[in-house]
Amino acid sequence: MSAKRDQIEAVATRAIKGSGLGSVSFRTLADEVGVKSSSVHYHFRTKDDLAEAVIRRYSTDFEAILARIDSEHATPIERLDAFIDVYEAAVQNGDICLCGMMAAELTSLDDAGQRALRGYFRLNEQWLEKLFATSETSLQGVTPAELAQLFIAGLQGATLIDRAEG
Amino acid sequence: MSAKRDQIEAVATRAIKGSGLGSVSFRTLADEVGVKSSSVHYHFRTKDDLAEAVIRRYSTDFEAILARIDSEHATPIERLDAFIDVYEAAVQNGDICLCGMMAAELTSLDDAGQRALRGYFRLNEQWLEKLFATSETSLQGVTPAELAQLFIAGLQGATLIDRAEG
DNA sequence: GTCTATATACAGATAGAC
DNA sequence: GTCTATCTGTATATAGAC
Repeated sequence: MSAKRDQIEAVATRAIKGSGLGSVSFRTLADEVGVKSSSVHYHFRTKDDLAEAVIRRYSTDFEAILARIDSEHATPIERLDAFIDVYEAAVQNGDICLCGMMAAELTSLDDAGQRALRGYFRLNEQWLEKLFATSETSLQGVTPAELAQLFIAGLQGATLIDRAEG
Repeated sequence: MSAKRDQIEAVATRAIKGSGLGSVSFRTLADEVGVKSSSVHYHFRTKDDLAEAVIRRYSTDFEAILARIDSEHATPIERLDAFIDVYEAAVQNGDICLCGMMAAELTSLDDAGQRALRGYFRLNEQWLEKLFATSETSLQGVTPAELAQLFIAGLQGATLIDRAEG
């Protein structure tokens, strides 16, 4: 993994968060990084490759954040608060979660990209499910898995709508 | 409002629900309707005009649906169930709510389009808020307005993620 | 209202020099 | 690894004939 490749991924991530994969081109990406579009193609053969790489990078980074939350906070309530803070920080920037954006653009991802995207959401749900399972607070008839899905859906939708409403 | 204009709006709505405004072009739209792209331009001068018209149409149709729910169902619980059914029907089709999709593509809308979009979400929230205000079931410390925002966010996020996860 | 034809811009992608 | 140059396709948009 070269430094330029990392830099391209970082710039692409930021751009996609703001306006989606569709409005990010190899040219605009290249301009921001300070190279030519053919050089971006050297690092990522196709746009599908770029999309997948960016999703995987985002997922890996997010996994590290969850691990940090686990190590820094002991109780489920504190961990949940820290989790929410991560999404709230995105809203503050006027950004959508990269994978929420990609979920809207699902049909423009190839199979590998869609698989990577599912991985991100499963990561979120499994972490939340474990958290809800160890928590004492339980709602009648709602499983931790269902609660986890409900929770991540609420956060994704909130970032989407908050930005639209200003 | 000519019949052709209506037809174009209908086809555009369906296409945008599936893959977003960005992947809908005057050409593909024209092909589906059976005319040439310049004829689509006759009815909608720019893509921004088309986007705004489609959002307004969707909002108006949704308003009619809410009125029907109010007339057909008496209790808040029944009305809420009917409301959820509308969103669930979209998921069943593999579609996202048109305005949820547009919210993701917010930065590619002009001012008029963004205003129209806010109108849709306000419509949803105000209807839900009124519903929660008349209901006896209340959660401690959560206002009807907050509950309404939470609810619509959950539904929008759920349609987004359900489609991504299959 | 719809057509053909066209202007202009930009997209993703590749070949080959350095 | 990055460049120039180019291919090919598609986008929005407009002019003017019918």
